[in-house]
Amino acid sequence: MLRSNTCGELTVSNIGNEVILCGWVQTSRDLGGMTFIDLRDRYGITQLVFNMEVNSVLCLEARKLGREFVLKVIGKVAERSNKNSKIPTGDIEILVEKLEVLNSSITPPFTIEEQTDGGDDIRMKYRYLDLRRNVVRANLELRHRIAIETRNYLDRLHFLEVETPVLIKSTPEGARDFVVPSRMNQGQFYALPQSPQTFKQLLMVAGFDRYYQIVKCFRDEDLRADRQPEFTQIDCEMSFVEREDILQTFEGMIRHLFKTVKGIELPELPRITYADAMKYYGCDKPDIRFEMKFVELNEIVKNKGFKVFDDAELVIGINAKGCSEYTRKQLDELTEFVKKPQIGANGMVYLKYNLDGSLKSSVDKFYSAEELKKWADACGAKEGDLILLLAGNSDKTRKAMNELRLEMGTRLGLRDKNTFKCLWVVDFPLLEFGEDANRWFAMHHPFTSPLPEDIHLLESDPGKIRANAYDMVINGVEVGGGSIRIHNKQLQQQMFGILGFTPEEAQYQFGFLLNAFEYGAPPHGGIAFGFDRLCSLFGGSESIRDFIAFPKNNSGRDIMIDAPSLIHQEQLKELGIDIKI
RNA sequence: GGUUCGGUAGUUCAGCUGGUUAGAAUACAUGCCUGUCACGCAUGGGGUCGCGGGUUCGAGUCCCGUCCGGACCGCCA
Repeated sequence: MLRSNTCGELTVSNIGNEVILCGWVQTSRDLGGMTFIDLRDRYGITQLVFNMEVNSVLCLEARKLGREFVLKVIGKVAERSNKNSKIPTGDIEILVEKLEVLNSSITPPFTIEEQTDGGDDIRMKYRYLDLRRNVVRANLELRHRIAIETRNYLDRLHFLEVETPVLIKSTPEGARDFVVPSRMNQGQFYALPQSPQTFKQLLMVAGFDRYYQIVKCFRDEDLRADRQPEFTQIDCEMSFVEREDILQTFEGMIRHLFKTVKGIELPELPRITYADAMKYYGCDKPDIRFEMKFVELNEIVKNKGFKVFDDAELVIGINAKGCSEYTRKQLDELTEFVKKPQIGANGMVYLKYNLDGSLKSSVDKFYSAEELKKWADACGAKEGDLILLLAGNSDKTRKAMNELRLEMGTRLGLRDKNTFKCLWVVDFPLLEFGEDANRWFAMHHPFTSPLPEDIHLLESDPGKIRANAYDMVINGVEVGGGSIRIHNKQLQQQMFGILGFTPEEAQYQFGFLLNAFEYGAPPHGGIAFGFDRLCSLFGGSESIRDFIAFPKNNSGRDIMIDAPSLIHQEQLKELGIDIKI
C-alpha cells in the first residue's frame, strides 16, 4: 500500500499521527509564506500545509503543483488553527514532510467540482474526469447500494442469479435488435437480447423456480433522457405462482430498497386498473404525487351551442386548486403549451371560480352562470380554483390532458423529487391493433398470459382481452413491468397465430420455447425492473445518464471512445459483409 | 422520419433593430502576499464567432444548406 489513510477519514483523534496520503490536487492556495493544498480522493478532501519557514524547498515545490496532479505525501496530522466546519476533515491538516509527485496532469478542460463549469458534451468526452466529481461518484455509489440491497433481498428469498447469453437470436416482435455478424456462420447474425425473456422462462422449465439477474439489455431504438441503447434490468421470474404472489414479492423488494437505501417506509402500494388509469390520468403510468384527476363533462357541457364541445367525442376537465388568480398571460401560456405539436390540442377552455364566488370562463357567451356552476361542482372546485378543459377525440384529448396535468403539477410544485408515490397498474389490454400492419400486436410481449376469465375472447374479440400483466409505477415513471406467462404450448401457438405468425414461422422463431413447453413447463411469471431508472429516481434525477458510468449520447454515440466506428475492410471481408453507403 | 432550442476565449455565457479593435466570469501564466479553504491583489496571453454558400458598402448578428449537441413527438413487444 502506498498510503496509510484515505483523504476522508482523519480527525482530531489522529492528531500527532504520522500518515501517508495519496490523492489528486483539488486546489492550491499559495499565500506566499505558506501554501495550502486540498488533496482529494474518493473518500474526501484533506488539507496539506507547506510552510516556508519550516521547509522552504518543499514549500517552493508545492507551489508548482497544478490541479489534478497525483501526489503521495508523508506528514503529521495537526490540529488547524482555523477550522473549516464545511468538511469532515476540517479540524485537521497535514504538516507535509515529504512530497512525491506520482503523476502530473495537464489542465483539465472543466473544473472538477460539485458545480462544474462543464457542459454535458465536454463532460461526456472526458467522462473519466467527470467521474472524479463528488456528485457523479455519489450517483454510482447509490447504484451500487441499490444493487447490493436487491441481491440481499432476493437472495434471502432463495432467488438464484443465473447468467444468460448475450449473443442470441433476432426476433421480429418488439424493439429493433442490435445484431452481430457471425464470422463462422457467414451471412448469419446474432442479436443482442432486448431482455432475457425466453431464457428465464426456460430456466423455469428447468426447475430453477426462482431466478433473477441484474443484466444488460439492448434495444436499437431512438434515445431519450431516460432511454439508453444498452441498459440494465433487474430481471426476475418465479414458478408456481399467481399474479398476487409476484405483486407481493416485488412490492416487498421495492419497500426493502426504499427502507435500506433511502430510509423511507413505504405504505402498501395502491393498485389501479389500466382502464381507470387512462380514465382518470390519461396515461398508463400516472404520477399520483398529486390528485387533479380527470372529470368527464360530456353530459354537462354539450348541446348549449358551443360547437367545439358539441362536436367533441370527449370533454374533460381538471381542477387546478388555488389558481383562479391566474393572469391572462399565464392562461395563454397554458394554451400555447397544449397547442404545441407534440401535445396536439386545438385549444383550451378555462373556468375561474373566483374568490368572491363569481364564475368567469373563456366561453361565457355560450354558458350561463348556473351552467358553469355545474362544471365547477362536477370538478369539485371551490372558490379560488381554476378548471381547465380540453375537448376532442378521446385518445388525443386524454393524452393532451395528461401533459397538461403534469405541467400544472410541476407549476404548482406538486412533484417533489423527494416524495415517492408507488403504485401497481394492472389488467393491461393483452393486444393492441396496429393500423399500419393491419394486425394485432402484443402490448407487453407474446408470452403474456391473458386473464383466465378473458381467455374465451381469444377468437371472438381479441381487443377486449385483458392481460395478466402489471407495471410498477413510481412518480410517473414506469420502473418495472411483468406478467404471468403462458406455459401451455397450445395457448402459446394460438397467441402466435393471433399475432400473425404462421405455424411454420412460430416454430422457426420460437420452436425452442414451444418444444420446451411440451416437457412439463410449470406455471410461472415474472417481472423486470429498469435498474437505471430506479437509480435515477432514488437519486432525484430525470436523466439516467447521471447514473451510468459511461453512457451514450442522444445519437447512441459514446463520444469518449468515439463509437460506433468504421471497421477495416479486412474485418468486413472475414465476416462476408459488403457495405454500400 | 419529424418538432424545437442551442453552437462565440480552455470552460460557462453576454453580444439589441447588421456598423470602429468581439466582451464578462472562470480557468491558465507571471509577480506580490504566513492561516487560506470560492483566498486576496496586480499584470498578461488566449477567438477560423461550428462549417459552406448567399444578401449587403459592411454579417457573430439576416437568409439557405450542412454538421454537431440538448429536449421532445414518432419509435421503445
